[in-house]
Amino acid sequence: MFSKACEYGIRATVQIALQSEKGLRIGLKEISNAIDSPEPFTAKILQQLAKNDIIISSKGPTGGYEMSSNQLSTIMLSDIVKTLDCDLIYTGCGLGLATCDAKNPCVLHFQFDDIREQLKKMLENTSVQQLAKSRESGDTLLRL
Amino acid sequence: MFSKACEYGIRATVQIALQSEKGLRIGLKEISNAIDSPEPFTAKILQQLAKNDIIISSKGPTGGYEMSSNQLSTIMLSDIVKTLDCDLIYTGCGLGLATCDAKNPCVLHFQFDDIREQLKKMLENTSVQQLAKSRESGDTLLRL
DNA sequence: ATAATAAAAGATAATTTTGTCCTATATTTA
DNA sequence: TAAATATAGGACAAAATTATCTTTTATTAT
Repeated sequence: MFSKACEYGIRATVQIALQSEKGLRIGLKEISNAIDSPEPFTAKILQQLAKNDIIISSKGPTGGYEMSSNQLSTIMLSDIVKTLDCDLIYTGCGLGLATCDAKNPCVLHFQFDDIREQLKKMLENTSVQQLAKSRESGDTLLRL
Repeated sequence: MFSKACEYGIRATVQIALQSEKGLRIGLKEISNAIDSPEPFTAKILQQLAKNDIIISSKGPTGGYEMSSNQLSTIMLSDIVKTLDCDLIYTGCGLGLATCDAKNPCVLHFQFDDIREQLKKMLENTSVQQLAKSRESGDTLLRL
């Protein structure tokens, strides 16, 4: 469904959010350790996320990644997915046709569009902060 | 969402269904011509579909691909997707974790599962024949 | 200022997916 | 039975994705 880049991107961001809520920065090594992802690949993804103002990066000693309180309260999964351009979920035709829309639909267009709308909604309504919170609290500890 | 193999697989099968309803076989060349797909790659996909009894292939002159009336009335998109193993839609965790289920869920498990169930249902309830029919008839000609 | 640290950036490598080519095999028709 | 035709199958190639490595740049603390 999502690309690896997207999966790591979401998981890394939630991990950063978790630390940011405690007022802490977190370094690359710690992140890829926490979410069990390849360190250099994760670095590339974090760079993209930082460029797109989803997270903040700081260089030097005590440097690392964090999210501002504004970012914590506004960043949705859809922002990450769009930034990392995962699988063209937001645009492409289900059957891979170059052009496909309601006026010129493929045989699967309407069925597919239905699913996509729901996926979109889910991503737009799910915040990183919410995921971070659900990780910490609750009956069962949700995994990352 | 789907892999290229899966996209071609679905489109090719609908094309075969269209011909089979007229009692005709259709050759590889005609198929990849009709759906604008790379011929040898399409051949590989059709082999897999034939092995899994989704379509019937015949060699020699007048050979080609067709669907039995039984196949026409029973094959669902889910059968094609499962056979071509497209993107592990039916199994994997949305965040890529090796194990993730209701008892040991990732932070996105329940939101993701919701979408996946709907996608599953859509694929299980959409028949190839139905897509073929929607291609032929209706106000707007649906594309393949 | 200098040394240490951590991210940025660019080059490179491995893997997977997608796509191609060639030979073999089966089937039909003459 | 022989020739023609069309799929099957295996080896091979290209492209995209995933992953790694090395050098550079910025920042902090001494």
